[in-house]
Amino acid sequence: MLDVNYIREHTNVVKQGMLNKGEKNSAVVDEVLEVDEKWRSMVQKVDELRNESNTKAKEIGNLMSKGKKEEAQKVIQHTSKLKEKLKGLEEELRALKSTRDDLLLRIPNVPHESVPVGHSEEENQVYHTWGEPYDKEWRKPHWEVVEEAGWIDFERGAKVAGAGFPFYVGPIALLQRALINYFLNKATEHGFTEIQAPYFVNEDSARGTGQIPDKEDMMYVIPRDELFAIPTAEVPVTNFHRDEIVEEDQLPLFYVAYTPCWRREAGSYGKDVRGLNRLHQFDKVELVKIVHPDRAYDELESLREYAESLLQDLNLPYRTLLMCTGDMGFTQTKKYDLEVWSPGQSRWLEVSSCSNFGSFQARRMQLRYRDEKGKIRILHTLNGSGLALPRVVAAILETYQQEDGQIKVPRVLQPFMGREYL
RNA sequence: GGAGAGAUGGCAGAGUGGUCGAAUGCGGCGGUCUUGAAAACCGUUGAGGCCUCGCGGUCUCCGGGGGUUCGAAUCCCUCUCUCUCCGCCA
Repeated sequence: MLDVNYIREHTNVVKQGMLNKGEKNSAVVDEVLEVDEKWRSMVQKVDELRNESNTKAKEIGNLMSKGKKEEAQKVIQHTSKLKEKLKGLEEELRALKSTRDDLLLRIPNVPHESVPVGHSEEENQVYHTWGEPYDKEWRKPHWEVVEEAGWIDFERGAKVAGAGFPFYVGPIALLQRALINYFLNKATEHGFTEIQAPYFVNEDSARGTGQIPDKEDMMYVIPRDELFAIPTAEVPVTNFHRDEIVEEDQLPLFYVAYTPCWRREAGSYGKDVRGLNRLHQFDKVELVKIVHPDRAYDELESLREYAESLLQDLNLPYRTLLMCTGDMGFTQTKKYDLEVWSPGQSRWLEVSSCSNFGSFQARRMQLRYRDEKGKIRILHTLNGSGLALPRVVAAILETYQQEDGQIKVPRVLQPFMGREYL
């Protein structure tokens, strides 16, 4: 959520940002300002009446304590009328405020000036590429590998839960565990505090990180208990400090969490979702940074570099994209995607996305800090995957495939697995 | 799941219808004293909105929401959470 005062002072920036992000029109910005204007003038009116009513109430108290009942009675008559008037106005005030806030939630975050303007994924910039994308040669796509070896059971997954909920069997289960451990260990060494988070969150948390109202259809909902299955650890972890005021000397706050992630992925089909390319449940190690506003963009770069270092460690060729305004999403100001090369499919697969949210999430969740002058300010939040497992596994199965069909274990994972081949 | 108790400022803890945004203690900050520190003493110390260039004014907030009343931290309803006991259980 943007600050309404910011919108008032930078109306055109907000509107342009909205259009650049692919919204059809920016009329909602004017609506917000109009409603806010009404709300503010109403606040003054109501406050004046309340002031009068408070003053009279005290007067009554005074008269009563002195035993002047009749005089008090007169004042009470007056305030009773006042109260009636107030009731209606307060109702209106409340309605205006909730209208304003609903509208406010529909305005996306403003892209940073360094973000390329564009409407679709074709206009994303290739920030850089690392390693040589391998030729397919004799390599099979990962789904053939795992099917032949019996390592991932999609069919039984479909029987037991549904499509997109696979079983990982034997060496692949071990490989995933190794990846998770490796990712967590490395993040911890880099100053991230590991936390284990709830896998279900309430509505306030979903709103705090911006899944509601923009992306509610992505989440699995448990209506009976009013809970949402987390689509990413970003949600519980960023909300960890919701409604808190952090002392400045505690900053920055870096967290890492492994969780499963659940996404409905409505409308997906075809070769894009083959094998491990897209699942309803997958594992991910997520990094969250809560930082001083001045530090946010530097922290985004170091977050991106850190996520890249994981792919370098695994020796998997990848490329980094700087997302254009139209492909970036509602809540971000700037975002990088990391895509690993899948030689079995001859295509890039997204395995990480590193974003700066500015104050957008923190304002929603009243996540603040006290600066050295004692003033309370909104923090900035960032997050990045480090990394999402299934596509990394797919890339390993294809990249580390030997000509005889064996799969080598990446060097950095061998200590976690105690073997050289799957 | 059943029965009971509770939720107050950074923390502890008073306050049961009027002058309470809230005693007191601890903590924090500033000062006196000291070569420096501690102790002691004095002062100060919640958040948010609106108006204002500023001084300042004003409103709201005592777990969340709603109600009674001229007036609510205090009374009523409801939800959430915490604690104790019982039951169930990885």
